[in-house]
Amino acid sequence: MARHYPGGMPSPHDTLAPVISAAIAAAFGDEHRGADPVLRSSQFADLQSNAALALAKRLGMPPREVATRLVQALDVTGVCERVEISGPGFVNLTLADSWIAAMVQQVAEDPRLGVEVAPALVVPIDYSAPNVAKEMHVGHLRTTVVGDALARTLEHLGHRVIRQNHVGDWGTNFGMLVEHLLEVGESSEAARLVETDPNAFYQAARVKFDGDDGFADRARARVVALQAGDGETVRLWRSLYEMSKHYFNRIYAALDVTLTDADLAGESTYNDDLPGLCAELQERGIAVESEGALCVFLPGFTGREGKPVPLIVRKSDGGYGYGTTDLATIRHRVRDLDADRLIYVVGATQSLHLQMIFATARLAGWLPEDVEVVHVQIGNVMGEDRKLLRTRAGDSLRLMALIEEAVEAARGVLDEARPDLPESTRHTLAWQIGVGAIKFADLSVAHDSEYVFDLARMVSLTGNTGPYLQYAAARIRSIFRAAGLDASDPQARSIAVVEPAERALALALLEFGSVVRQVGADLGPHRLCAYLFELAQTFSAFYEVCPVLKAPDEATRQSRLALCAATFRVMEQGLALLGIATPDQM
RNA sequence: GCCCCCGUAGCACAACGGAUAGUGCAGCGGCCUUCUAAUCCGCAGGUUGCAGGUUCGAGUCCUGCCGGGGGCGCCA
Repeated sequence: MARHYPGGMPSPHDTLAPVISAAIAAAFGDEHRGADPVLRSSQFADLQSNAALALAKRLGMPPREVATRLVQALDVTGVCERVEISGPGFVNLTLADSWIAAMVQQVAEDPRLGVEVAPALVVPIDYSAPNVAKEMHVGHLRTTVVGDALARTLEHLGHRVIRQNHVGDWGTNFGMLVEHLLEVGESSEAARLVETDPNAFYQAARVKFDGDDGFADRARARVVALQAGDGETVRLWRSLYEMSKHYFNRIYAALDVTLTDADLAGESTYNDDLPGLCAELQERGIAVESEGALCVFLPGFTGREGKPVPLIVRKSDGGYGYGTTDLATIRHRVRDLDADRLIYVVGATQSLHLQMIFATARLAGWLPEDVEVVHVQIGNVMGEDRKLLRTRAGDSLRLMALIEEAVEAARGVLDEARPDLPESTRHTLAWQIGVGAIKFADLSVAHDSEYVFDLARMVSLTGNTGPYLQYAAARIRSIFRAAGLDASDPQARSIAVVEPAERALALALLEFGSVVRQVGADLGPHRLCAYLFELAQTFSAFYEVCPVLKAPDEATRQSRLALCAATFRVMEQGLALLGIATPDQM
């Protein structure tokens, strides 16, 4: 997009960084132009540059003197109203109110709110990946919610995102599951559990498998039949798949997740690729036979007793494991989808495995150097005992139940706070708020950190939560409703920055574009969560001290309306990038 | 045994190598005749697991130790 922001980007950091660099070059020579301007937010000013401290050593000059010369060469006319050197050589920068006002007005009039469109990359994102005929658990919740937020964000930045739902639809378990389906009958109540309560179905099959040798034998035979493409077995397998699709789609709809059937790219889709893939690896000497299995041994990967860890691509019985299909996904995404950047939103426990997959793909030439691959590690979900939370019989962690519980909690608060609203409205709002609460709880912690599962906290509607952000947005909409205006329209009113609360709010609004850009680069939606929470806090403080509709004069009223509208749109857009709804009212 | 991640306030979490380590919850104390009090304002709370090292500067980087989690040949 054309930069229509006077002097460059709306964010103070992006505006000042090149200015500092220019000053460094002017003061110390062009060879230092590339030095990091070390711009940071400051508690003593709006921003500070610590470049002088870093440069002092290289220049053989006292840092204080470096700072002095830097400031002498610095041209921040129109941007900063004050530049001060303090401490050992910090350069404190205070922005001019007039500059802030001009920039925030540009943001307010910008349909994209300062988010620039990046050069488009093709980005397949692997996320969610539930298992057929199995309940989705809290671990799936996380990769689903984080992956979906990344997909939305990258799309907004202009990339071509290709969602890849690598459903677990193949493997030895399916012998047991198909055999169980056959025994209970396809149209039986027991079979229907696949759609409504997959855990129950799975557990029933498991119990028979563990306790009935005859069944276990039939299940094993059924695996062979499935892999051999036996017609009836495949038909039953497909039936399980179809029922599970309904289950997935119910969850996705309940969670407001963008995945559709078109994004399904399960393990079985690669079945035909696996023999050839293995043959190629073997012919080229990348994979070798070991103990009957076809393995890739990579330098640097050792396990017990220093023995090399194999990546098994073909089992000794001739079957294929998930390593082989994972290799096939890379080859497919690079070769057929023309990917520039591969993203795997997968549990942290798969770290070693994926490293080996990536290394093997590089070795085989399926993953060229100019294609980036990232494992967005999803941290373990821990119980309150700090042990890994696992689904096993007795643990009632049905994802749908969790969603329902969150919605009910929101409903309770809503009934208390807004009994005046009609039933249908409260029904919709409770869903938006409850699901927003779950998603924000999931997104606001760094995706790779472990996560103590605490339902009460997730569902709590106070503090650093989704509902808090939604409430801030709803209050803005309420102001506009009272004025008979629409908060969603880009506003062309003149903005003045006078009160400290107005200044703080305007400053926060300038950062949206760079925060979104950073989320796209680092793949960390929690930064956007933190930003939006701070924006909501800043707005709430503004709301407290700056009357909008009852502003002292018409110019102030117009200015504050414009600030409110911009805040609303940033909130709504930011929440949308996270996959969180913005309720009309709360 | 080897490898990876983590250890920050009572709890849950932040902090591109930059000044006095932040935010929420919980606790204590204030503010509703005023655009929505699911809000806001204030107070208190810390030897960033321990010990060294690198650096002008370390929660952040390096080494060792302690503690927690995960992974390590035919489940996916």
